[in-house]
Amino acid sequence: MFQGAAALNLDAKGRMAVPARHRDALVTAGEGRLVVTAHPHRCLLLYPQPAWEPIRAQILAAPSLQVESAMVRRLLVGFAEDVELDGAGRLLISPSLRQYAGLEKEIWLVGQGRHFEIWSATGWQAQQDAIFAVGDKLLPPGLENLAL
Amino acid sequence: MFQGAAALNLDAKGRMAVPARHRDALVTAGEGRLVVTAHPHRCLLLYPQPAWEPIRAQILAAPSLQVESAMVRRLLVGFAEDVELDGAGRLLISPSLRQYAGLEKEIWLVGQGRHFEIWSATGWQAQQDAIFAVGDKLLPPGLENLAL
DNA sequence: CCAGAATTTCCCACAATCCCCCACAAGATC
DNA sequence: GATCTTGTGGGGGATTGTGGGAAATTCTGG
Repeated sequence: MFQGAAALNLDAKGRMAVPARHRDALVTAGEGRLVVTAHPHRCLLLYPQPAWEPIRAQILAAPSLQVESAMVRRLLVGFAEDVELDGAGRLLISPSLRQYAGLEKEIWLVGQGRHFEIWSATGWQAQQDAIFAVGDKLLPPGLENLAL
Repeated sequence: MFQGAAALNLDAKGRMAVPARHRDALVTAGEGRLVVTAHPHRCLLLYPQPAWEPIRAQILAAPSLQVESAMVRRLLVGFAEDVELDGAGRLLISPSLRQYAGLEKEIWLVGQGRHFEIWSATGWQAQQDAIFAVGDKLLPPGLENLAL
């Protein structure tokens, strides 16, 4: 299970150094094969390849001509890229994906259970601000009974 | 059951010395494994790992594309970190979490039954002010018939 | 189709950071 | 007043993050 938020820096070549504590889990779960793609909320998704597979299948099974499912497919499948960690435990984020999520130097890697999300510093901050703005109306379907 | 509020100091490295009277209970309940994460009210949560598990499971089961449940997940799962007490009974609060809750040197550890809350001194003070402000209108859902 | 050049990919080395452990000081207890 | 427990700080080794350089590959132009 991936969890925890880490502030990272993209280097001049657009490489992201995965924190050492996540490397083992990530490489083990995906036999070294990872997938990066775009998320509708304007961040990126990072999956171990086996975890991505069924999600892609589910998206491809949705009706082609339905406008919204086509949107999801164009994003999630259209932007997906296979990547691997280099010898120093970094992964290269392609220019298209960097541009999509607005990634500059400072980024955030956020554990989300079976996958990670990658945010620009500004996007991640905006996300937190949004949470405070929503306040106590924050009880979506499925979590009405959440007891912390 | 954890209860009681204690004022503590973070040292220069961001470590929090857990009061000795809570250590045994905390270590026993979690077999030494603890989880710290972010709370929407801008404080931190400290759970023994087994108590955290079902909460995480419930959050991860909520739909990903639904904006509010995605926010909840980004906060609670995204910030969650496994921690352990060091040899001196302290636990290290990561920079991300310290920044989120605005923790400076002076902090408060507040028992909340199955878990603790960790507040910045200013946040804890603001919380009390808010309670006084609500004053005699304090009749939350589910507690209308509370008999003290 | 070949040659040159730019880009990409891989790898190595250094520097900074983190983490663990030990030692001391302050307070509580008997 | 002495001893034990609790809280605090610091030092040093191991690990991690970052940058740069060289080789290989791809693309373009001749």
